[in-house]
Amino acid sequence: MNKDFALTLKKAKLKVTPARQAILETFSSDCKPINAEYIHQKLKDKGFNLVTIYRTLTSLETSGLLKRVDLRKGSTYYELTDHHHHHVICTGCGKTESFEMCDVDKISKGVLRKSPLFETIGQHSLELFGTCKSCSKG
Amino acid sequence: MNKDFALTLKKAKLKVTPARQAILETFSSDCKPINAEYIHQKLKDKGFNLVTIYRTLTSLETSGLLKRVDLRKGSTYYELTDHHHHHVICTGCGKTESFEMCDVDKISKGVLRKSPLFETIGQHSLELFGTCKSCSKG
DNA sequence: TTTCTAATTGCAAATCATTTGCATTTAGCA
DNA sequence: TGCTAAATGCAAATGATTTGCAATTAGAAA
Repeated sequence: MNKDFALTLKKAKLKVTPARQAILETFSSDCKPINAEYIHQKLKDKGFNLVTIYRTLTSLETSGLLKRVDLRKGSTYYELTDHHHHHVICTGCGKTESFEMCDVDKISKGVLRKSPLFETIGQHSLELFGTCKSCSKG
Repeated sequence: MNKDFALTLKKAKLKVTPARQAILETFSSDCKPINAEYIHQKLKDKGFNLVTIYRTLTSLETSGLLKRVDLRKGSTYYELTDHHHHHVICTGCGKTESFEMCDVDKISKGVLRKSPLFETIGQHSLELFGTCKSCSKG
């Protein structure tokens, strides 16, 4: 890994700052959806303010580097946009698993063709909610 | 319409109360995702406490009559479970449109077959995010 | 029908995630 | 190197949702 996060930020026309680099690095090493609080904990030795984390997440999302993931867990989770995959979430314990299979682009195109109101579709959410094996037993 | 909401509640093994009936009726007449505040406003002449609305939404969701819809609007929206459709949401103005087309059950089955951790999948979210025609111009 | 109990509701207050205002610092261009 | 808009920290505000507790009520039992 050890990607050049500064370059990534420059390409996205964002200023290269310590917080942004550290946060991108966190996303890159943690291959799963994470939230502001998690990042704050993980980077606590660097001492970034939680507010900074929130603002950074917003700017990284706005510039397209991150996307939101709705896990129905009370806070907003994000993932790197270039990791295109989806999740199965256990409604009992919150455990998640990811999968790649996704026909949504096809669906998007069909919807857009028929839509009277929409011009473009840029993102989608697709998450499955169920019960994991250990919660099924309990 | 004029469905028998009392019967619906009984089938779901929930007590038949004025709040639950009124809320189910609201969902039935408003064919779109709605949130607690909206319901509170719409039923303000009946004087239900907002807390009651929240608790009712939770019990109706738990019993399977309602499902959540993630519109990325800051509060939680719900819809009747038996209205199976999905949404396109404008990230500019929040306008939504719905569509029926959905291959997700097929995807769910495939995912479940390969999943080492999951036993069942009961729900899914699928929403498209884009820009509507009027926001594209502005 | 009356009684009883657990579930439901209202009210006030608490909590949790997220946002905002403002002063200070800093990245990156001139 | 200096300048300016953008980024950051801190404190406080906001907004959605939850919790504790006492009063009420639905529905089963007597």
